[in-house]
Amino acid sequence: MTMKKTIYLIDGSAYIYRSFHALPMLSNSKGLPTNAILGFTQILMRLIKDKKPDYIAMFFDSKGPSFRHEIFSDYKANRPPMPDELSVQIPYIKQITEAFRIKSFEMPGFEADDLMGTVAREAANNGHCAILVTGDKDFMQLVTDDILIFDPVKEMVMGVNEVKDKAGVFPDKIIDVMALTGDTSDNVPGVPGIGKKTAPSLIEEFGSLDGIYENLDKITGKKQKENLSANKELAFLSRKLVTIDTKAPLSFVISDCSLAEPDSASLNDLFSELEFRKFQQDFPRPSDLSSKNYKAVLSTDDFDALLKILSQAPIISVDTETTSTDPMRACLVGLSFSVEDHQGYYIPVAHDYPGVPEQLEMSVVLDKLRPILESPEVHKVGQNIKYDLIVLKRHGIDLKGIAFDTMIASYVLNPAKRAHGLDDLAMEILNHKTITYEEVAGKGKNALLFSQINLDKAVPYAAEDADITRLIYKHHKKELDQSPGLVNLFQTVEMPLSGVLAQIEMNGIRVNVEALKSLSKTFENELSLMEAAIYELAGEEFNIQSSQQLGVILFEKLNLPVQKKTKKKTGYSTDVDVLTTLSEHHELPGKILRYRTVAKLKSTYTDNLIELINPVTSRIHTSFNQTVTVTGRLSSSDPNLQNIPIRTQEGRMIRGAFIPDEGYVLVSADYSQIELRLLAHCSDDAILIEAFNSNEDIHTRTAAEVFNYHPSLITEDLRRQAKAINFGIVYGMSPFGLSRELGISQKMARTYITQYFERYSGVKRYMDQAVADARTTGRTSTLLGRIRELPEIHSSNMGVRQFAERSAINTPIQGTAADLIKLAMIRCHQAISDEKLSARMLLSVHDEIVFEVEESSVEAVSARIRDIMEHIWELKVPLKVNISHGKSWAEAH
DNA sequence: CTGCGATCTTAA
DNA sequence: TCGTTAAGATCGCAGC
Repeated sequence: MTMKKTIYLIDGSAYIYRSFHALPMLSNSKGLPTNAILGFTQILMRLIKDKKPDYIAMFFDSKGPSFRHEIFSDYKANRPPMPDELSVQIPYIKQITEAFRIKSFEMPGFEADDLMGTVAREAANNGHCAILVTGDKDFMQLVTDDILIFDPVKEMVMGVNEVKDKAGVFPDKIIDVMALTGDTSDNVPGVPGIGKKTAPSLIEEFGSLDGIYENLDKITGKKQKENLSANKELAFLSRKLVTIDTKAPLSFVISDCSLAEPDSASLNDLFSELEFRKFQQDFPRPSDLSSKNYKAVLSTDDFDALLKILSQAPIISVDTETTSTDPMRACLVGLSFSVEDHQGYYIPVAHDYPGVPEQLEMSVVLDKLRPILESPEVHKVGQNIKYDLIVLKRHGIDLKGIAFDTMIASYVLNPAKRAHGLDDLAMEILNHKTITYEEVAGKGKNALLFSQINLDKAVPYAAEDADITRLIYKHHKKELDQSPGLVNLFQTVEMPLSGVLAQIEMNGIRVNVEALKSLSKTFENELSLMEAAIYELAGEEFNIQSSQQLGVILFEKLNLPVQKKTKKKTGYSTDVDVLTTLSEHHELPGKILRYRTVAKLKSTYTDNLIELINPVTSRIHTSFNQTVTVTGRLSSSDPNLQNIPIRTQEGRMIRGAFIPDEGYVLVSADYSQIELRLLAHCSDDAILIEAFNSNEDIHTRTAAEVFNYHPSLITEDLRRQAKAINFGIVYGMSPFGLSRELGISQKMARTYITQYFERYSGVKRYMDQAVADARTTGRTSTLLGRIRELPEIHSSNMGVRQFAERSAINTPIQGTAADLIKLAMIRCHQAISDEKLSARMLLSVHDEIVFEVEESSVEAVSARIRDIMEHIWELKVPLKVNISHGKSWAEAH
């Protein structure tokens, strides 16, 4: 065993290109493309982690032409110039290399290959082992016992023997072989007609390129001989071009390349700017909160002192620690507060583990805090404060004076951001890595409840959350203040809505458990019956729920015609379109479809729903997420009550299980055609406006316009087609999409769309304008000033760009509808409370609000709701609201 | 055992 | 290449 030290030489430029083309177009929220940087960084970090090199060096191509261009002007002439999306990434890659403290080589007139070759030879001559990290086969010429190639993508090491296996010759003959074969990617010509099969055997036979030309007469193939003799100069030129220059004039001292500790702070900065969250966590900043001062409050004296501080502070940050992420089940364990930078208090009230210090009594703590927490004059800031609001309410505290929610602020500032969690915000804004919940509680099934966590860990964690929240608040406040439109949206819509949502979630909705259980049973019976029938038809047992296994049965065993592949080309598609078509050929696909429908209903809409019934309230308390969608809509989870079935008979039975409290009815109020009405308003289209103003059926009107018939002649089917067109328009649909939807030819679909825009010319104008505006501003916005950044609108990737263009059309419409329904929710909530209506708001489903109303006041409340909703904003067309009520959600809809 | 991407289905 | 916005169940693979 030799104890030679290894130096890894990385072909930086090659991996930059490779990552750029291999990875999809990624960018940070500022629109900076990041895919090449990401790929490069991944490869680099993995190499360091897996190989732990003694020495390491990075190599880049130099900008200008190399000496190869001087001897052959067409060298690499087939390479398009570097796209802008890539060139902007290069400086970051160099900065990252530098921050890793890796020596990099770059020299005018030389390519990375030559520099790598030079260093590799030099290192080998000095008794080291050099590993060329590259996927480029040109490097095979350099391989010796001391110079190896490592391809990190294939995880393969190449030595002398592997080169022989791969190329057919030993490394010393590689350049002669390449002289004959050429290299299409670098535009190195070679000899025509001689490829990678012939070249090695010729070189083997005659020893070298010179050998071949000294023995031309011995070549047997007539055509081969002709080609060789006619292209002698090309062959020798090609050899020069492919030969890696190992004598580049660089100074190399191996000790400069020792693997060093990375510059963690710089990497943190870079990864923060690039929004590489995962990497950023690997390189924490030396804490800038080093002077932090986090205190546990365990004595009455300390508590009284804190109360005084809290009551005098202009704004306080509040956070609760509990036993559950579900605020309707969580028990309070402690409260934390912060009133100044790098400082925080934690009041434990229910920690319970062996040896826990004596804590203040929860009821005493809450009673003494009550005047502060319930005072509208004491301003509070929190992160996702809806959660704390619900928890505190369930513990008898009516939190008031909520001034700022950092999670919502983050969302309003940039809804397209993936994560608005406190840990993410701390990293992004303060460059601070917070203590995570996982770090104190562990994860998985062994995770501790917060009450079981030792105060030594709980205090810094809890107090830090309050401290960080307040610091983030200061930052967000400043940022919001720079854009008046967003402040307004934040203050008049999103912050008030947060309280409304808290109320809705606490209200919950009653369900008929027995009905759900019996439905579940019915579904189960049908599934087991179908299972047998399906195995019979398939001729074998398999996992019906596995689309992969189903694909094999349908397309390999039964040989049914393949309709389409899955998106990632990993297999056969078996979605509803495919199976519907196939059901004409065979009985099995139809059965599968039915099986899927029933299985989905059972697992998602009966069993899961039953599990989520709160044992205390016997109701379902969904969670309305205010910071998820890019358009401004709400989303709902645990359970998602925004996608409860409605279209089919069985689906409606699920809705039938949502019922009102005794003495109440469910009232559903939904905006009729709100998106098309908003399209009419925004586009100022004469026909659309006139149609809505005269209360026409909009789909019939569109059918009349597009198919050029009198409205009285519009059949059900024509109306259905027009409906698809109307919806498609709002989504920026293409002829392809419409043709697929309606089962008509693309040509026909194109005609429909053309005709639509011909008639609704205002809509056409609006859409073009929407895209043009997005292009100039890089964003779209809604009626209430909500914004969505669209950096992809300038992408050079057509698919990506078109997606952004469709978003520019759809987001203002969908987002404005969301704005209006949010406003309506706030006003309805106010009315219920101010006018003491015997009604509760239960749900919001995009264009619908569901209430639970005392039977005797249904008419009055419905009229009030209608009035609020229909007059929520003055538009060029009336807003129409359909209201109905019943003894279940199915009846009310 | 856990996490995650892929596939499929539900809604507006 | 080909219609927007979501949540969730399940499978099957990768990694611990």
